[in-house]
Amino acid sequence: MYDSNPMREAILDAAEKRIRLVGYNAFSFRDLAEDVGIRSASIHYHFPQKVDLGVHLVIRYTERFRLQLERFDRNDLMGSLDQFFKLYSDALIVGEQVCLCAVLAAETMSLPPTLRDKVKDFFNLNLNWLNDLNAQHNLSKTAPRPIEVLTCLEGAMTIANAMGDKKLLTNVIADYKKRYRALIN
Amino acid sequence: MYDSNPMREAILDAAEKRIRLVGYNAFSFRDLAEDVGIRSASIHYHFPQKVDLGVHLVIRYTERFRLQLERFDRNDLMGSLDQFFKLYSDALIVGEQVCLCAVLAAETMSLPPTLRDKVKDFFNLNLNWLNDLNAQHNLSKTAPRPIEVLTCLEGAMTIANAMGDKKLLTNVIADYKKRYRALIN
DNA sequence: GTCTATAAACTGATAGAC
DNA sequence: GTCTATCAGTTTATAGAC
Repeated sequence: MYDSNPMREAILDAAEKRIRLVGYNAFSFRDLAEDVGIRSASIHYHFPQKVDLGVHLVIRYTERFRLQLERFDRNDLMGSLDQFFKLYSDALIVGEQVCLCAVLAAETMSLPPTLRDKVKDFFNLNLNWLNDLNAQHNLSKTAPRPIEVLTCLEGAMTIANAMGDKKLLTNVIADYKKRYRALIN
Repeated sequence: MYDSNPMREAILDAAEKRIRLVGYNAFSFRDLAEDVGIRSASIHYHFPQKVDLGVHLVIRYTERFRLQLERFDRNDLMGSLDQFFKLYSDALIVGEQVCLCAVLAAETMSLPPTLRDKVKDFFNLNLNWLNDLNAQHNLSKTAPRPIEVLTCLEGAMTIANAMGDKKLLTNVIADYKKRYRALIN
């Protein structure tokens, strides 16, 4: 990772947990200070402003996601889709957290524009990956649209979390797998 | 409407706009006071606590939505689906706002539990309506799952708004109409 | 790098006059 | 119902010691 300062990473970890739990506008530097065991003023040494923290966090989140995607074998359609869906289901079911960018997207107009742009980058990464996968397997005209897959996954995470029923996400993912599988049989 | 006090309604209107724009945690009683032309202390006369305002707002939102749904002719599958989808597309494309409950769902864990429950009610209203529609037309096993339709609409609104591209929602809706239409031909 | 101390602004909320 | 005045607590952020 290009960012190896341990305290800086710990602050980002704490901020990620907080934002994914309550959103960007409902956590404070004092919250993070308690989480990592230093004073709130010291957080400003690592991230002068709250927006700096937010921007670096979304960049780290997106790059980690990109790294996962690059590991998938795109020649294996169902295999890489399984792994893609698993990123989403694990986030909610194992990690017990909604996607960072799903939360931030809902707060878009309250975010500094530089942060807003980084959230867009995450969605574009997802859309491009799904689009390339469809194209590679000649499914661009028959497979579910990338935008539909993405919005359904993000929406299902958010609503499953709000309803307190994680199976809602599992069910949605199962149906998408069926639809894709039907295309290759 | 069972709530006919004009100032109370004006406050709810202002709060709805604000929340749908920036979320529950990014607007203040002073913001609303400016919007409606009274002082922030006077808002507390109508809604003693912020949570009271939030709860009444989501109840009003849900009941208005229910009223719309009841007007649809459920015997006409494609007609009532068109109208259902139009509620969502108009909200974003005409009203230029994301669904109130999509925003609140993303902030769930930062909301008072009573407010959280009202958000669930809105989603259940949607799920029940879609479920009944499928059942009435004997499409329960073939039509898109209600949870998939709901999460995709809410997710598409949120992401279309965050991406600054409202066509993303339009495209998703067009595909669902196609999938439903394919079932009855 | 982390600390104490503090600033300036904002938050939800209350008391009491009119 | 709306006002003024105000509270106690919180927020992001800075200055300067260690």
